[in-house]
Amino acid sequence: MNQDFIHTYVSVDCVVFGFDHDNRLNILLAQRHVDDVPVDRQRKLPGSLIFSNEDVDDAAHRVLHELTGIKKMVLKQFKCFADPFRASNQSDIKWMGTEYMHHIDRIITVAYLSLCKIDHKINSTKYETVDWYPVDQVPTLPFDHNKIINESLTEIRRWIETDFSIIFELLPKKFTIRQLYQLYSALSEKQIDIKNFHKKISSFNYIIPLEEIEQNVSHRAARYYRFDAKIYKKNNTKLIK
Amino acid sequence: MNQDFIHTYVSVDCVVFGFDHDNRLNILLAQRHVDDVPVDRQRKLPGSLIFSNEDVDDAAHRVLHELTGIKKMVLKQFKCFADPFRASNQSDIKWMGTEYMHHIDRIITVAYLSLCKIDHKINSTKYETVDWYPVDQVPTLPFDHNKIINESLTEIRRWIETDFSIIFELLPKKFTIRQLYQLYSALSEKQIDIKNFHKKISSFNYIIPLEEIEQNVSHRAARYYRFDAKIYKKNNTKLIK
DNA sequence: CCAAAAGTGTTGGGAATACACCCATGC
DNA sequence: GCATGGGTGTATTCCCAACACTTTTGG
Repeated sequence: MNQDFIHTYVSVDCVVFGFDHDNRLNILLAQRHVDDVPVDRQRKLPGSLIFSNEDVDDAAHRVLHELTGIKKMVLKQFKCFADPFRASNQSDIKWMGTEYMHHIDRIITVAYLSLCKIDHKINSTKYETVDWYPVDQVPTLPFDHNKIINESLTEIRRWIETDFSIIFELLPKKFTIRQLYQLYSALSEKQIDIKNFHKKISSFNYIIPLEEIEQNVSHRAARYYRFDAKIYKKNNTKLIK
Repeated sequence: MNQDFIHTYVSVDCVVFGFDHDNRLNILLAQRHVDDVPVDRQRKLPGSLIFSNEDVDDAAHRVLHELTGIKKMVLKQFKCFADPFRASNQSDIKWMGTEYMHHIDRIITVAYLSLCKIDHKINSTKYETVDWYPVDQVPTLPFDHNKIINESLTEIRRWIETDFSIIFELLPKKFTIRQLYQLYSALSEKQIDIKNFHKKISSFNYIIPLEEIEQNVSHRAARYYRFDAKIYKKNNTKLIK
């Protein structure tokens, strides 16, 4: 065999987004176990090598399930990262040696996006600690995980533009139009008038008004709405363009 | 090492689009050399295993250069294909044995899109034969190459929507607005009125009218235009939405 | 009453669409 | 003249953004 051709391990890494109560995008980071590394340097994107009989999409589903305990999370492959030096940091090589009990000096990874309601119970079967980090407070991470996260931000924006309905994966089942507005604003960076946004959103027939309204707010209480995926799918209109 | 983890070869495959004079999208297919396979079954997407010190983007650039002789072709990674059985067909395994002189039974590939003016001279340093095939006349291909091509069609449409300017990679330097219209129609499937399209396109300041007009046509001759990338970049407007 | 946000109505401008009309060329 | 397509002008419609105004609630 020509020695020049790569023969390597392949992993998946998942960037899971959540939207917190301070209107910030958050990302789920897992803790990795490295004895002589300070705790605040032990965070990483959740990921795993893929099995020999496994497709990458299946591996990503597996990682997400091991991470959160949730089955069937929405997910989207977005890029393969294969810089020859992305895993050549000494402490990263050492960690892989511990984690996989083998010396690994190059590895390519397929990055995935996923979305999660931030109030959902996280029940990891694999990681001791799993925490939400606001995107602008993500620490320095191993490998090229910071780069992956940076690129995932433009990718989630594109995703929302392509399929507006996935935005509801980040909101509670009952939400106010202001919540949706703030999430959309955080994602789309073009500022829109909340009044017009309200009018437009509430005109969609798949945004169902509920009887329930906010409690204990020092202003007129906002109505809760829910998203109806079935109605949305029927009239595959362009929604917000 | 846990035997369950994949340790594999990684390749890139490139779907190169062209637009022919009958207003059809075409794809470049290369010929592979397999003695006892009929010639019409020897076509494949151009691709290659990646080198041990090579990033995937570099590998894709290399493949495209070996394929066409052109440097700096536009290119876009669009998906990693990793079905465990995508390379388990016997004749595919045999071909890989010949091509790479090693037994390979699983391989994952990273698929790229690229665009080429169909009149450009193709000067392959690697393949004996390289031919354009209209997308609806692509023969049955090895591995999952037909699947890759199918998915590349939705991807090129998305690409045009994201960045309209790349459409000019498929047209001659001098083109008529009708040519642009027919290409756009072939890609976007929503039918638009050519008159209004004409008006809109010619209003863009980066579409420069030339002195030259069509010759020997049995109707009023159309004007040629050219695309000015510099002007386009300056006012990054949304163009066609 | 005031502040803050919900929610509705009005209006004007710009873009997309439909379509009418004239121009140029070969047969 | 006629068919075909180039190219321009116009009217209408629709969407969007700006903004005014009313409603509701707590303090």
